[in-house]
Order: sequence, then structure tokens, then C-alpha cells
Amino acid sequence: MKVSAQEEYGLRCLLQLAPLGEGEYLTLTQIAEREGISTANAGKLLWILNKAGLVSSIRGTKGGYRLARAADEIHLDEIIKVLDEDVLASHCNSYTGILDACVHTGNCGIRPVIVGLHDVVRRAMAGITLAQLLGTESNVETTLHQINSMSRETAHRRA
Amino acid sequence: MKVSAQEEYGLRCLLQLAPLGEGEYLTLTQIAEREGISTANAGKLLWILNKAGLVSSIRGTKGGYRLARAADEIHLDEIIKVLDEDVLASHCNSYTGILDACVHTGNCGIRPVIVGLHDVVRRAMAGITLAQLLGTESNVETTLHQINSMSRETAHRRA
DNA sequence: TCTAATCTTGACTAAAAAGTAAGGTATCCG
DNA sequence: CGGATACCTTACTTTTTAGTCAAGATTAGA
Repeated sequence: MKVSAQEEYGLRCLLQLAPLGEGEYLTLTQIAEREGISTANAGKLLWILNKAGLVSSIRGTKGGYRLARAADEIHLDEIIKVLDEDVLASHCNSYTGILDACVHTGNCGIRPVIVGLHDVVRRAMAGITLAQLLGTESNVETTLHQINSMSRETAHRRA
Repeated sequence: MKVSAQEEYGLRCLLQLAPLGEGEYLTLTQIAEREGISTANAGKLLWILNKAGLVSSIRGTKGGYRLARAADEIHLDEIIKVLDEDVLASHCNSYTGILDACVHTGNCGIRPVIVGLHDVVRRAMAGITLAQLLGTESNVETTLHQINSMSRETAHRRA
């Protein structure tokens, strides 16, 4: 189970754009340089984000990229979905749409796990915005800590 | 973000072995046939599981595989870790061990997300055993439903 | 209008994951 | 003891994903 390179760098690019002020833009070269990836690669990622409406771009000299919406209105689950189809894919669902048709129809014991984990991950991500990832006294950690202590309670209750 | 084919099929193989009684074994051919994968591929997976001590095998005719421990003593997080290094990998941690050295030391905004999600996923998985995946009236769903409603609460509280 | 800066797009190359094949070794049974 | 069955191990092929390159298209400003 892993997050793809595309997801990771795509998210990083958005984080660069998040602190920009009104009318400010970052060029592809600037973004790529800061991330240590090629401009070609960064261009591809930003094109995906642009197409999905997460960033907007201006062409020509003095052009560049910026967020299409406020940083506190962009949630992690949407970002991941844009960069990689869905927040959690498997053979179970990736080929055939959304967890329906499957070779093991009927006796597939792992379906509930995939579905359940998918939901756990999606909820955790839906609770985090780009804006939250910026602060130095990261309130992300408190958010995730809350979720963690919740599942710890759950595990305890079952035992 | 996705679960690899190796994780998915490895887990499925274990689920086949779980309901076996004392002294019963399944052969590679049987396992592969039921999953619709080649015996070569199944052999590879079971070898990994064997090496990790999750299944035990007997060679020669009348041989085969069975679980090395009781099904209710094998947890999902251990299985995934065995099949794929860790429950959740990213460029952040996969190369360099465990979330320490990173190109973006200092100003890496996504580190807390990776760490947090890793923990959420691991806890969710640690709360589920192979045995739980067998029942027809799957109590996995209740377990996961509890975790889900927990994170829903959390999201609500923050808002 | 010309030019330089910048985004856009598709084809190409390289790396990683998944899957396959084949020879080796242990066990049973006649 | 010898053949048949089934696990063990390494090396290879295919497929998928990631990353690069280069030419085209668009805009701002002189």
C-alpha cells in the first residue's frame, strides 16, 4: 500500500502555490527547481491539476500558476482523487469502476476490507485542507491525533 | 494510493488456508486454481508468506500449505507488512528507512500527512484478524463502521 | 509586428512491478 | 530403490508506471 510519486509531487506543487498572495504567480521553472524535479515533469503534474480545476494558469511572459480556489477550500481527498483516480485503488475496484463487478463475486473475503479501508482513508483525508498543511505549528497533527485516538478506542472496545 | 497486486493476492491466499482443520493442507495448484492466478505466481506469494512465518509447508506428495498460527492471531497489518515492506510507503519513507532522512528536510509540508495517514491505516488494520474476515455475517464491517463513525465525529468536532 | 517568456501536448526512454518458466530438492509409496 | 508428486529458488519476460524531450501554441511587452 503506497502513495504514488505523482500524488506526492502533485501535492507538493500545490503546497508551493498555497501561500501566494493575490495576483502572484509561480512559474514552472521555479516550482520544479524547489522540488528538485525536471520542469517537464512538473509541467505534466500542473497540467493535470489545471485540467481538474485546482490551479489556474496564465500563459506568456509574466505568466505562471496559482491556486484556483482558496487554500482552505481544497481538501486532501479531492487532490488525491485528481492525481490518481481514487483515494484507494485495488484490483478489486480499479479496473471495473467502483467495487462492483469482480472475479470473486460471492465469496470474496477481502471486499469488506478494501471498502472499509477506502472509507477510513477518505474520511481522514477529507478532514484536512491545504491551508492546514501550511502552519508551522501544524494543526494537522492534532487532527490526525484525534482520529488516531478514536480508532485506538475502537480497538480497545472490541477487545 | 493503492494496494498492490501482491498484497491483494497474498491476502486472498491466506484466506483460503484459514478455514482448514487440523492436519489439512492445500496444494499450490488448488490455491492457484481458486484464485485464477498461475501456480508460479501463487508459489512466489506463498514462499514470501512462508519465509515470514505466516504459513508453514510440507514438501513431497501429500504436501501443501497451512497457516503457521491460528487465524485469530494473525492481524492484517502484519500481513501487509510482510507482503510489501510497510503498510503505507511513499517517496518520503520508502527509500531511506522510516520517515527520517528526506530531500526536503526542514520545510517538507507533507511529512505530517504521510506520518498521520500511515498511523491511521496501521491502526485500522491492526484491529482486524484473518478470522474476522471469514464469517458470513462479517463482523469486519462493524469494526470498520465503528472506526468510520469515530472519524466522522472527529471531522464534525473540528468544524 | 516581432520577440522572448511561458504554458501545452504528444511521442519517446527509463525504471519498477508483476507475472512466467525452468531446474533443483524433499517426501511418499509401491 | 526408483518414480511420482509437490515445494523451493533463481533468472527471465512482459506490463505498467514514471520521467524526459522537443516541438507547438499563446500571451505580454517593446
